[in-house]
Amino acid sequence: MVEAYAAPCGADPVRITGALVMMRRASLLIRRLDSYFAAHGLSQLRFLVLIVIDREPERRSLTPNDIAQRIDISKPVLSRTLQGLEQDCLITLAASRTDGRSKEVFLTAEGRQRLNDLLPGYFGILSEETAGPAPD
Amino acid sequence: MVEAYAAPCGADPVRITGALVMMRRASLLIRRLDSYFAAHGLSQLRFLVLIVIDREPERRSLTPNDIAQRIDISKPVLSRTLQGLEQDCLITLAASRTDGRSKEVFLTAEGRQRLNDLLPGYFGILSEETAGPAPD
DNA sequence: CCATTTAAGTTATCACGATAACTAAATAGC
DNA sequence: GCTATTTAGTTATCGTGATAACTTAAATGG
Repeated sequence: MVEAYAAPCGADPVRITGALVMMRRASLLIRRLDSYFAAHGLSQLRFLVLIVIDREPERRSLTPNDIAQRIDISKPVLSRTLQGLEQDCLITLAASRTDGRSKEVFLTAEGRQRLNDLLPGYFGILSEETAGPAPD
Repeated sequence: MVEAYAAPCGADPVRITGALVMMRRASLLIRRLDSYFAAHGLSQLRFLVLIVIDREPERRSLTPNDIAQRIDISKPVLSRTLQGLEQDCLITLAASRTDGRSKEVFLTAEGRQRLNDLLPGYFGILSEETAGPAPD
């Protein structure tokens, strides 16, 4: 089907198909991850926030701005997500002592626990994905 | 960074990284496509709806149910999308003559035009993606 | 040192995905 | 042939992404 469309546009059907297949695989993988996280009271985004704080080598906290840059997400979305995580007691927010505009985000013990609980399943899903045959 | 997390979980870091890279590439590609379509008054979803009707070999119309199955999307999302496309005069909706519950969705001349206008750029973006080096 | 500009976060609003609950029509089964 | 169930589509609600506009604090610069 791609050929009939791509050829008149001067595009390479092989490349097009490759890109489409990749998007399809990624989309299916994302669905699986979403449903995995949803079953455990998180989401991909919330999970990423936790992991990014946890893996920080030198510090035990990050600013919202740091987090947004590391996971490449807009600040408003992060702001909303942090509010949810705080309500669920997975993080704590404190005012920055060096910058009156900023905050510091810490993992709670429960947050770290939840993260560690979900990591094996997360990696399992990622491994299966790359293991399986490429779907059409 | 993956190693430190994956090893204790008994996961293969290479596979994990492969899956993460694929998701990253797909995510960037989707962003480019979104911004391309947004600049032309469409969206990926709206574009897919148009293409699926246009490429139908035997018929000039499809039912919403057909469309939802072909592009693997939920019916409510499609319903909302079709309303928008109809408002923008890119499709027309008619009651089905064989099934009182169903509808037929037709492309308008403007819809077909818009589709053909956007196809080259769409394929161009997909080609570039597969052409470029794999980003980290 | 005060005014302007830049930066961090939040709120408001919108697009797009999902599921649940609903209406109405078609089909099954007795 | 009338009830049951199934199916098509819509509405309502929610989660998650974006941008624009706003508030407040920091940095710049005359």
